[in-house]
Amino acid sequence: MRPYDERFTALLTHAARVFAGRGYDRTTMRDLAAASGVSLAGIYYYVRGKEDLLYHIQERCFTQVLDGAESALQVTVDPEERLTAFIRHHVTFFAAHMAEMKVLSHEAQALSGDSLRKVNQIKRRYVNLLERLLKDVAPERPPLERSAATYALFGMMNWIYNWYDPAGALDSGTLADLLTRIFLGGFAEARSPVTGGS
Amino acid sequence: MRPYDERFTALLTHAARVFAGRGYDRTTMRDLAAASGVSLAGIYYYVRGKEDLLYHIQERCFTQVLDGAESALQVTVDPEERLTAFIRHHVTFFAAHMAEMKVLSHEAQALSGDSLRKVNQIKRRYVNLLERLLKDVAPERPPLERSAATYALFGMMNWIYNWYDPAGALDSGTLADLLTRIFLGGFAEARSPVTGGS
DNA sequence: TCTTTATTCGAACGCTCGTTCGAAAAACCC
DNA sequence: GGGTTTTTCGAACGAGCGTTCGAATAAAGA
Repeated sequence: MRPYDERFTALLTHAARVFAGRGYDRTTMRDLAAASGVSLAGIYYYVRGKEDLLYHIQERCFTQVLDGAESALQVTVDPEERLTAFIRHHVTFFAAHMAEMKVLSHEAQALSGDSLRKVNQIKRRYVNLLERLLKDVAPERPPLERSAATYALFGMMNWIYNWYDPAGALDSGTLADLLTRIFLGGFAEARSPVTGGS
Repeated sequence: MRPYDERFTALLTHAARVFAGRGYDRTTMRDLAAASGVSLAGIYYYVRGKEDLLYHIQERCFTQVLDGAESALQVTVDPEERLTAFIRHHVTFFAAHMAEMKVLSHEAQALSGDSLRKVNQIKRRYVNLLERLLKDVAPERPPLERSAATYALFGMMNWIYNWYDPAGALDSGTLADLLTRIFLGGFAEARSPVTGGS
């Protein structure tokens, strides 16, 4: 990787961390300069402005998570196994890239114009991917319910930026298993131990 | 209700709508003045400042939803029925007060000092309430899982401000039923039609 | 009607923000 | 080492922000 690209990536990483901590609107370009070790003006050599910074963070992260999900689905054709693989990938990726994923989930309103359109395009592909998985798991469900269930599952998974601590006692694989069992089997029914389903 | 209180409440309502639409940080006091029909300076007769406005919105809404939940639980002692009642109340209240609840869910970071402390106090009571309900439904589950399941359920419910349209084809009661069935019975198992459980 | 209190508002202040500019410094190439 | 390009940065600008102030208006009480 060329040194320019490395510094650009480092800038995005630092910025994502600050955005996740303070929130996009409350962080100033001076905050980002201090956190990334570059001068205030120096940031503008790599990026058009603050919103462009947010765009690159979101675009990179969303592309990564979409590509990762698609390749995670290659391992099986069984509908339930594919859904399980999707959830596991999403949750573990989320836990491994908390800052970027929080920025992606929480700062969806901040972009505008072409940037917003491009990110929304990826989002639609990602949502459609999960919705098709649910259709394969329960083909008889009406579309309205399936759509609501899709968002319910995304809510379960994306909400973790509000409470989950990747360094805590609950590792992301166990969390993924738990969420999968809740969504597929239900909380009350899924009384088997965490590792190893029925 | 005294005219002063009525105008104060109207101010909060208008402000909540604008906060929900544009986001707290991106809305200016001038936006709020225009939306509520008061002059810019006039707002400060009712409120200490922008953050105080957010605090009152959150405090009122959170107190309402907590009180409502507690009284909704009075109707039964059966654990599963109580959980069902909680979910139904939360979801229908959310749908009926979208603006305030979105501000509550999405702008949790914007407060500071005593305001933040007071709101977090209510939040803790509300979260504890649901966690105790889950304990009664599945007493044998380890605390770590029960806690994660609590947040998973809140995620399912609170995420709706990202997609749900109260004026759309899916009414809030049906949505509450669907989320309840997913959480209690699981998506794959809950294949019965929406109206009327198994 | 006069006095007092409650309510509203135009105008302005001070500050912080994102951004820009031109020059300095570093890296690269022959 | 001279010349060119890439990269960095101090300093400043202009706009927009939350807030304040004092006066004007409306309401209430005597």
